[in-house]
Amino acid sequence: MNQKDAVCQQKLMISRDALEVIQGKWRVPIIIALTFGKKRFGEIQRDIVDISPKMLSQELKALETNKIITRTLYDSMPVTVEYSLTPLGLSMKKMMDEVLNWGIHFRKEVVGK
Amino acid sequence: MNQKDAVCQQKLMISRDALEVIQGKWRVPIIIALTFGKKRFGEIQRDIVDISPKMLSQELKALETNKIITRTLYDSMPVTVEYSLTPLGLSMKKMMDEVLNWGIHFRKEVVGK
DNA sequence: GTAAGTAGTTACCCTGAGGTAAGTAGTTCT
DNA sequence: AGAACTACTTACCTCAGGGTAACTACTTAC
Repeated sequence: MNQKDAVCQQKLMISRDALEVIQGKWRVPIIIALTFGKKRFGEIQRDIVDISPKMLSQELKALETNKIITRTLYDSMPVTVEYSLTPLGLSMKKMMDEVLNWGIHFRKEVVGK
Repeated sequence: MNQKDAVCQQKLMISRDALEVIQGKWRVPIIIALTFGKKRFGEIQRDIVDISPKMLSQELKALETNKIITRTLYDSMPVTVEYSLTPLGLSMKKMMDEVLNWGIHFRKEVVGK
């Protein structure tokens, strides 16, 4: 009983840490887009059609400070910037896969019926 | 290339559906609390120490309308209400486990260092 | 009678997440 | 010269997510 409560408390605390990083409307989509490989600003914007440049820029910065993604600037002629997942970002793959798996299941159950 | 983009688009759409259900500060914690078995209103409130009765009530309603949890009223003398996960709610377990797994990993990497 | 436990509801406020629109700066294409 | 591409930034506004506090209603225990 007491043991059970302690485990529950611990899980709740851990979930908070994780949620802080993936909260908001855009972070999960951005991370999913980058699981397909490194992408440029404009490419991500084209993938996530209804994100504004402001939000994309803002959320990319947040993900960078959380060490989820890396920003690499190339001094090519029209300056290009590439974003890619760090090892920590790549470690989110299983979590993202399960979110997607459940999303499919949810759709079948609720939207499907 | 085109194929890859199509898969990406599909995943982005699915993630939106899933995120809608688990968005916000409180839904994931509530669901995690209920993975330990059915609980009463007051029990959840004691688990999640800083949730207000207003938010708990509001989020429980939202989760109920999304068919994630069930509300059962018992006509016992001090009226008790029990909340428990539906089969759809239980189907979120793997996803929640992966969120927690990643949370532990994240803590080791970022907080730990 | 009053405190304490059951499970909420209601009213009010406030911050911040997110939306919209326009501007910046540099290069290349035509 | 002007459009179009790169990648943003800045200013402004709005709405809803969430916080706080008080109140409801019913029962049991002291």
